[in-house]
Amino acid sequence: MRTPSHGRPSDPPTIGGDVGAGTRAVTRGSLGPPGTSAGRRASDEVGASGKESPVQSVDRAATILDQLAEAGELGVTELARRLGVHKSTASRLVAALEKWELVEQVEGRGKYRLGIGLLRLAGTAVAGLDVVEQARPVCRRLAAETGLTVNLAVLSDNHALYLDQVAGTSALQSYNWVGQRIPLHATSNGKVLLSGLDRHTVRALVRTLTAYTPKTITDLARLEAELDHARTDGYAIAVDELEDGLAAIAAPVRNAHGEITNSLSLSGPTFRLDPARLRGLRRVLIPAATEVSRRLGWRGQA
Amino acid sequence: MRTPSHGRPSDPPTIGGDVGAGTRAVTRGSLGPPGTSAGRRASDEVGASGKESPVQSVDRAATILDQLAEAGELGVTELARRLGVHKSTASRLVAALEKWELVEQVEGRGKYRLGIGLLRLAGTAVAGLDVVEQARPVCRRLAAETGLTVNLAVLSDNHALYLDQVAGTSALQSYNWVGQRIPLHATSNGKVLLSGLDRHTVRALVRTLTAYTPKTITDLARLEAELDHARTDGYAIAVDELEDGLAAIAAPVRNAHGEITNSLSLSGPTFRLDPARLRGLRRVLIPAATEVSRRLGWRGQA
DNA sequence: TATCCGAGTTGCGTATGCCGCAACTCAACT
DNA sequence: AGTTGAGTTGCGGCATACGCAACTCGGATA
Repeated sequence: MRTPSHGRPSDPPTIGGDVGAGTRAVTRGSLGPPGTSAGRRASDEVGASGKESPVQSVDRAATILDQLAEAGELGVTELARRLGVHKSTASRLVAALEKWELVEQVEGRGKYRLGIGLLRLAGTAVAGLDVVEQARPVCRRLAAETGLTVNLAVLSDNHALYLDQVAGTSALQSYNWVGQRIPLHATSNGKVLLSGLDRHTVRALVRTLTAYTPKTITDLARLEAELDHARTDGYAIAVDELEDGLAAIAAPVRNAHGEITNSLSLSGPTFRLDPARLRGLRRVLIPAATEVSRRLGWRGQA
Repeated sequence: MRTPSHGRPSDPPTIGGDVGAGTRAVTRGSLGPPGTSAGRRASDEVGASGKESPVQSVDRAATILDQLAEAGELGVTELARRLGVHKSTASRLVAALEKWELVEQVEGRGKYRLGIGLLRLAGTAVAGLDVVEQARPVCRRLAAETGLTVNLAVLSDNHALYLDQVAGTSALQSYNWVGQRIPLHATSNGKVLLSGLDRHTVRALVRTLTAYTPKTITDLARLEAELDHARTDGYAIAVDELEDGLAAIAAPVRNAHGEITNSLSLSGPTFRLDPARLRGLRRVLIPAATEVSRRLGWRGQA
């Protein structure tokens, strides 16, 4: 161990009570090592969950990115406190990240935020994903046929993460949701993604059912009922549940092992998508989602 | 110094002949520390480009991301070769990145590619950028008024990087360009961004004028003439220059110091945007871009 | 204007965390 | 079966990243 602080232990209280400043660790943020997504123990080192990191500094750097993503902007001192390291260490880590434009200073001398280097990388990352590549032609066709907006989502952490979007002709104005993280219980995509999980996992993922509109599902039993429907029918619907005036229908995309890995959705303004039409869209949507699954190696039965 | 290797030179073959394995350093990829973007002299120092990295491992990790962005997929051994480090080192770095889903294995045991953790971060990054936030309402209005697709771009490295996009009603089908990097000389956005730079810098940025269509500008003199027009007229146009059938007009966005930091564009299918109409769009586009500049603190004269 | 305070950066010495080595595992070919 | 080639892991030494403290810088207070 180097200093009594931040010795990366596993269980005991292990506060980073070290140097002069009272350094306190913070609970896992949004990104976080995979494995434990739900119930985390309280008051743990920020980078401690899961397996040991093979390279400490990289782990700390990633933690910085994670914390910045969660908080928006943070100063060096605050970052140091959250990591449980000395100011100077945080400063050097941030400087290393800044050199690659992964973070940037907000104003001459001050706080830091995530930088556009991440955008460059993300652009390549999304292009390299099999799903996106395989789904794109299908999405384009869907958008052309229906005139609606097509979205491709994946389960990430405990949110739906939009991977790709194709805007159709009748979109009033749609901006980009790609990279955005959306609550699971209030969207058609979210319901479909949840429908691939067992009841226990679902409960772990949706701890709180936040109401975004009067029509948002806030009752766990009702949500589970909808998930059951989604499992048997092969699609899910959400109308005015995340945002008033927004309606959508989604269907699952499966990988070669038959697991629901992604979700494909059609969305548009509620006034143009009455219940009958929305439900009718399953006839084009489900085959499209199935085709994507096929391209990914799925050989099962829809 | 640790090993004599990985001297990150810029251009010549510059072998990092070091340890046992024939490790070779690689020329800078796409991301790269800011500062020197074009070809600098081949100084032999380790931290050659710009300043030394304050944290070696973080620097190496970032290099890995950069190399993966450039190559798509790479194995551990190949990464090690490019970094000029031992296999095991590369393996551990990659493992650290994988823990945060910044990279992921393509198939059980094999090559690595960029991961979706980057998407999560990028989503937050773009949301936190002042420009995007300030430009969004303006973009929405533009899209609603014109029915065309609106894009917001920034100069990054030696490409145009799309930061945000709003699709209008008449978009046939538009998919997401956000995060994509587009050549500067073949797009209206690129021309506008270049118009903010002096002739010397422009020449350094566009080394080669690749032809994407028969109408792509491949003559430096002609490009510079267009840039001059853009400087005096306050907008730039590109028709069928990047992709056949794609037309666009762009106008500059300035920061508080009056520097051209971003570019706002309207684009649509060529058959719907005859030269007269395209040019006429400047009457709505330029005021919109100016409004964004104002929001960013610009007090100058359009 | 002078003084303090809080925040970020930098030189330095140290021990710790990382790196290279080599042995290991595992597939894919021959 | 043997061979090659690629990725992972235990180990020991030493370079590296850390903590410390002194420094700079700007803003607030008196």
